[in-house]
Amino acid sequence: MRVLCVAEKPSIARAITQILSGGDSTRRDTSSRFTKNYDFHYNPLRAEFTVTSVAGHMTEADFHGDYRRWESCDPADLFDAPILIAVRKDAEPIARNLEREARGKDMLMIWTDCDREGEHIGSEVVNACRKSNARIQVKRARFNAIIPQQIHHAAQNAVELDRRQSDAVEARIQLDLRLGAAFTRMQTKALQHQVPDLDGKMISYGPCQFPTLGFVVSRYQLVQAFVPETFWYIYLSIMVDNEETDFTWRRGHIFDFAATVALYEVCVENPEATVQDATEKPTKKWKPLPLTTVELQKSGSRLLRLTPKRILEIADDLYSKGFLSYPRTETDQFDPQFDFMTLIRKQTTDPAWGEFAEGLTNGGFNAPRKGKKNDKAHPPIHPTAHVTNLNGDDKRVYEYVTRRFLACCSKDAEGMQTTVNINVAGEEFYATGLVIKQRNYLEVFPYDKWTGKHLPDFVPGERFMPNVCEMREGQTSRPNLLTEADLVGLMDKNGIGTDATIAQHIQTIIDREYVMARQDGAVKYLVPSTLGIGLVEGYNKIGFDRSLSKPQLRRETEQRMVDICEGRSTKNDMLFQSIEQYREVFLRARAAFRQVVESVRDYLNGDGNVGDGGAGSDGDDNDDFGGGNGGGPRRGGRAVGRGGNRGSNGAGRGTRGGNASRTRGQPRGGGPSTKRRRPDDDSDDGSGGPPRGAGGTAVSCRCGVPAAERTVVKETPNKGRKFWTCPNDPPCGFFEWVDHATGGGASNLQPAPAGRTVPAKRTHVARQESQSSAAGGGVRSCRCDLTAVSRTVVKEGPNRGRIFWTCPNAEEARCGFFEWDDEPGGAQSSGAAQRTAVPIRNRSENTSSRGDQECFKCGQVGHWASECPNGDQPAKRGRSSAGTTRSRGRGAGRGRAKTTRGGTSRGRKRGKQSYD
DNA sequence: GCAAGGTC
Repeated sequence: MRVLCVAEKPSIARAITQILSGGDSTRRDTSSRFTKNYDFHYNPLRAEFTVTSVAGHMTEADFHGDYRRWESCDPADLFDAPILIAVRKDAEPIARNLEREARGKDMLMIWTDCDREGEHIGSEVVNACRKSNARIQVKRARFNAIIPQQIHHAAQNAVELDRRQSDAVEARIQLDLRLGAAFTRMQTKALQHQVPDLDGKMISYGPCQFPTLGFVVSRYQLVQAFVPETFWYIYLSIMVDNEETDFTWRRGHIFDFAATVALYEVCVENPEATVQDATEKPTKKWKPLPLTTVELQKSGSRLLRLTPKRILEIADDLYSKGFLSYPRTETDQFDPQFDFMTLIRKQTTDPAWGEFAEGLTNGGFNAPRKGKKNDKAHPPIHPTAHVTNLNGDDKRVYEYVTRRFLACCSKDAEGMQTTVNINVAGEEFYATGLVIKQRNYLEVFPYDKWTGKHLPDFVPGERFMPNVCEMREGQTSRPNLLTEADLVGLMDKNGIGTDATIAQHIQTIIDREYVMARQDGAVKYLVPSTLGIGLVEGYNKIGFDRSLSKPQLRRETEQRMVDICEGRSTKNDMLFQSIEQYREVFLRARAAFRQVVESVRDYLNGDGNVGDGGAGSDGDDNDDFGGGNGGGPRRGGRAVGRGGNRGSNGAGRGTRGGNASRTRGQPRGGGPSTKRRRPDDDSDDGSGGPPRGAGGTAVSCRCGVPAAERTVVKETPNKGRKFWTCPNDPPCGFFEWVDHATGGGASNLQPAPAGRTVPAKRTHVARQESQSSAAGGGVRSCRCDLTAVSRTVVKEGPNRGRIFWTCPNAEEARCGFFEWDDEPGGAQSSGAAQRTAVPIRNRSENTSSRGDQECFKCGQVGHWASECPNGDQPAKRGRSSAGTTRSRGRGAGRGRAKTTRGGTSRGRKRGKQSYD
């Protein structure tokens, strides 16, 4: 038997030849510079093998004849114009080689990558070979790593090509050509004609590039629209055995000055703290999930400082050399039958991680976590061989993949978390400590950090006078512009582009001058140009149900491709539906195109609504994009706005007012010292807080019980004012002025279905559309302009069971949008909406992705160390921060001497609070 | 001069 094998790229042809021939083959040149033909005898099949390759797709779709000329027709005609599929000019030598090599062969074995595009390339190969050999038998070899076991198995167990997958790709090719050409011609001609400033530039439209641009613009606008909000909180620290422990207020922070003052004054009146409880519980830091392409690109961008495009190039190269498995995979779960041990054993000789790998083979192995994605085509990325002779970036990428694989096969890190709750006059504060018990996977995975934090012993019932008890203020902080890694994540989540093309779409919108990349230290931020914003805003103004700058349309195309792959639809049905859909959108866009023209013109002329371009991490005086970039809106292709000036948000380096504050154990009324008092010392009854109300009221607190009505008795501007609060002990944190009461905080809404992820690309695995609708009815949009997902608070706490809306994106890419379902939506600033209806938050609800983790530089919550606004301050708060925070002295300013002057603290990241 | 998807 004579078999012709055709791989997707020359490197794979070479690699499978090496494996199948055992190194004994003859190589022939072809008329193509890149491809070679390899001949050998393959013993197991007793067959003569010839292995060659294509180089990606061989054919190209274009309009027939005249339709290729821009002036030949109305762009709308392109939705019906005849399309010709022909071998690309540069692939002609490859096609000729296939035709020649197919002659006289009995079998054609397709060795393209095992994905949708690979299936389509396979069908191109079949067409080319059948020209010279109509009867050739066609088989398909399935493999996903260039390792002998898999390659031999694929050769000996070849299957059939999947026609549906290649049909889906054909439909996509045709659709993208029609709508890309129609929109590009229409908008380029209209804009060039009406906006001379564009200098005849081509203004391309693509179903992937425009949603990509939309993400960048949308985030930019969010940054622009941000208005910092001031909040207040009570800070407490206790000195025990010469060690100062900071305590966090259970309520977190409050956006109501008067309410904070009222609560703070109660504390200052009775500052003695009583330890409620001190609990210890085991905690874990989870090992990473198995590695997908997108995750590799994202972490590579962050940790290795390589662009997503570069990382994929390197991974591809390592794959074709047989060092890594196929690097384009969406799967983050290993097959239960996966042979971990063989692969781990290969790593035991490595000088850096060999010992760790050895440990895994000696009982340390633990099955990897299972993610939620499975493309049913490839396993997660893993090393297939041990290599020692790599250098530079190749080495770093290989090391990352290998360490991650070993980390996946190890155990979660284990620690013991201590939580101490104290009570001061009815207000609760807490401190947490961490002792790391077993580092486990962290030993091999230095990319993750986990640091312990010592906490002195506290005994329930113990009493202390606080060392510091201050009312402080902070501000919500500006969100960041998108980083390249953020954008990769957004595109992945929204099904824009494939693993292989995501990085290219980003490059395209940069090349088209819709977006500028700006390097800020190690991070690359993306800023839209005036042209980019003008286009997106213009299309948004037209008011489509599914805007051209948003991902929904592409997602539907993707879903229709999946339908073809799964037999629910056919290529022709899909094309008919999609072409009609896009034709309608096109005609509407053209009819209303004046809006786009005006918007682009306004932005290019600087009349658009472009303000001061807030840059990346907002910070004190670290001017992210440097003053000197200067200027407001600029003409097309230039970045708008400027970074740096962040108004009052950027605190200077003032000193904290200190002398007037009643801190350090010197409360008014001849305060006791900081000496410890034992639980049995009852010389003070310790009961703080206002008296309980009569109950029987119509207002309920979040516990669902009638709220207690109380009256402010202190000498404050609110003296005599009545408020509702929780009667329970511990209290739920509910607070509402009686004269603003809205009828209670308890919610009787039913939980809503959780949001789901959007469909992926390239695979033929269906995913559900994100279509959540909470009990409150209606769907809300987050700041990314995505359909928000509704979730239900599951954590124990006063809001348990309450429904909220949040951004559907991955944790890293979330825009920070948050709204309670039982409160009106639509406010631009979530803080503003929350402040009105829920003046007091219970900190225990908060599980922000970043918010609850402390910066390891300064110890504050709400930002990472890389964005730390406090420079190289030691990890201490309170007194140690003197000199780095600002005195605002608001309390004194309002005429209440009891309010100490607190230092400004950083707010929670992204100007939000988050809840879970 | 248009797209997105492969790959060199």
